[in-house]
Amino acid sequence: MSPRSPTPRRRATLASLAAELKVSRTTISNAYNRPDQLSADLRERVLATAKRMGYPGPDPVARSLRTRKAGAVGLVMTEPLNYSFSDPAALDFVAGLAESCEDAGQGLLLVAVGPNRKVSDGAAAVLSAGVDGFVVYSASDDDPYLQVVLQRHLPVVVVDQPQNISGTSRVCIDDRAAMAELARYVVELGHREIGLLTMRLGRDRPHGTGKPVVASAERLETPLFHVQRERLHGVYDAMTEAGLAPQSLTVVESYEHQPTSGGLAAEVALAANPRLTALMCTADVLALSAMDWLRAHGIYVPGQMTVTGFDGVPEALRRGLTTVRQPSLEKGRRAGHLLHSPPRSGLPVLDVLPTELVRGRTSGPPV
Amino acid sequence: MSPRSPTPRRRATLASLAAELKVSRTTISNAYNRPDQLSADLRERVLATAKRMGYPGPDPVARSLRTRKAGAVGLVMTEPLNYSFSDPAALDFVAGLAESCEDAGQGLLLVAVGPNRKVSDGAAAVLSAGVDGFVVYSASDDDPYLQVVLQRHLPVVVVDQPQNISGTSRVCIDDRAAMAELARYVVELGHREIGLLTMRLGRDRPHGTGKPVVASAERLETPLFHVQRERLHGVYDAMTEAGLAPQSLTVVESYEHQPTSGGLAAEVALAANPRLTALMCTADVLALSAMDWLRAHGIYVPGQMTVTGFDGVPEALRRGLTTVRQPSLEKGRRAGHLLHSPPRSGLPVLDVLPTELVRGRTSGPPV
DNA sequence: ATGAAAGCGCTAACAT
DNA sequence: ATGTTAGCGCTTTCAT
Repeated sequence: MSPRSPTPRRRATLASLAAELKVSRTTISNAYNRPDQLSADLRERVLATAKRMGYPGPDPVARSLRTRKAGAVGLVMTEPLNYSFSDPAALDFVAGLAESCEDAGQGLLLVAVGPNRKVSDGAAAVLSAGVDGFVVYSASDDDPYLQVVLQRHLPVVVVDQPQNISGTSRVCIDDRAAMAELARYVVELGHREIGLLTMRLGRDRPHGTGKPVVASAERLETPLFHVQRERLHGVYDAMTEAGLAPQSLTVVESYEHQPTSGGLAAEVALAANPRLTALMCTADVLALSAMDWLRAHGIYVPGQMTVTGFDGVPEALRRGLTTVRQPSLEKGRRAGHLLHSPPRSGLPVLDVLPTELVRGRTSGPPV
Repeated sequence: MSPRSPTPRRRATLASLAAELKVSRTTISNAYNRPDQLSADLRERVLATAKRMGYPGPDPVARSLRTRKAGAVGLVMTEPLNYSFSDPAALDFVAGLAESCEDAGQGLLLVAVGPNRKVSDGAAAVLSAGVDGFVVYSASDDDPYLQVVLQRHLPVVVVDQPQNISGTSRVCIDDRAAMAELARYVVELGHREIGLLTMRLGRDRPHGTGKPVVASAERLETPLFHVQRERLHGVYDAMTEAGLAPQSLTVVESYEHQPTSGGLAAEVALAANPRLTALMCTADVLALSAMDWLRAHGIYVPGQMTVTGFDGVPEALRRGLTTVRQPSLEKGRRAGHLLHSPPRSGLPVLDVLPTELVRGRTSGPPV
């Protein structure tokens, strides 16, 4: 009854198909890759036999080996997943990158690198990723995976980490200038006692606590996370210009990234310096949470407290937060584009995207 | 000065390293894969030479071909990206899957399948994905990519699509029962004139419009998107039980997925039937947007209008929405787990996750 | 502990 | 239009 079992013991390959049809392997290959190289008739027969034998077409891995193309881009994000997937700005970046990959017909491989894994495991994941290039997002300056990525000698685009790395293109914004502009605005409103709520400044957690803490002087000297550092220095710039002592800035660092981090940080900041009249935050998510906390404690914004954010995520704009809007989605698109269509020159590109100060309803003169 | 150029013309391979060191390729391979198979001394020399020659270790693709393991899982999501990345429930699923992959040391490949691409391109992406298995998420019943995935003869886990597909495991919730329970609650509150706001019911857009529209009788007969269909029928179930005519349900379909879709849909529903006292939504994002629209139009919730959602996303819970909480993150984890650690039996598994009715502050008796 | 040989499944020259 | 030949870079028996 069954001249041929529907699920053959051994998986069909191009060679077995060729044998079955008594043609050469090239012909089978052509049937899939160069339809014009063989008669429509033969091609039909090939495809029909393939279907009958359950042959899904050329094996992707073998093809990749031969063509030296994997058809995918690797994304290396060192941040915890719960960060990447809970910060709309980070998410927008991934979405933009995914969109760009989709348009280019490339897959996007999320490389299994995360804070839960040993660095050696993460490194192994980078070394065994079948991709044509990498995007490295928001790494700290001493990111161990960046080095591993570089070893692969594949095209690399680094995002949000302005350090000049030989031969890699970069996409970023001018965090320092953008933050300075925002801080200048706050200072010009008359604020003198300012708090800055930041994400984590270094790989190692500050004390041992999971709660936000006031950043020590030493910690402020060498923030390893570029983005946080630049934004911090942006505030310093504006303060210095206005004759304020940068040391007077109360900096509170949230190591963990929780929905309530901003509120907890606000509490810590106000406890450290009750005279604060403005809370600047290095991310909208921090600012929104801080606003919730302030409201719950009867502190009116902007009447009694000015609050600012950074990123320009939808919820922040909806709630009228004074912030800096950055094109996160576009960042992702550009990074992908740089990988898929590298500049003719072959030279690395530095792509600094514009930002925009958004004067919202959460800032005003101090009381 | 330079006995050996730092960046050799041709990329180093395992073979070139072997030649350089005058040992066999096996030895090099062992240095990376079976450190105990050679003297620590020789291994050191191999690694040192590798570093000198810029050899990043065994080529992942070649290794994959040989070992028949890609070290990655493919995720096929037919929905538009702006959907997947804007609905927290979908996102949680991806996060859960990513987490599971990370724990297993596997990459997660987002396959370039999307509504912007021709189906043939998407199919090609599926056929050329270098993965060890697939997760197919929330496909419509006639999803063309599902067939292509099946062709690959790789392990497959289908999520949110209960149709029995030969040999594939499934992770889902009982959408129909959960929605019926919620609808029963609404009906018991006394509501008789109910509106249901749904996501798209079919692949093809209803009319030609981008706006939400009242779903025609024909359209309601064969909703292709399983999840929407099940939730719709859940409402029918509760209505029938209470002696209400299912046809009296005003169903409004949002084909596009925008942040304001829920509000637009609410407007359409109320225009179609001004006597509605309850708006049930098949997703929290729809319900939240509807609530915003109602508030903007002076319609008090729950005093003048009961609103319910589905999913239990954080914002919904925060805002006290009456909804069904489903474990989206866990869905992702389970799907990953099923792929990484398939049941010993080799038999397909059906994993129905529990849901929970959340009686919030947005539901009450009709006026 | 190290090496030789045999492929994994495919594509790209180069014939014919 | 179809076939022949030669690898892509690696792992894995099986010898030594």
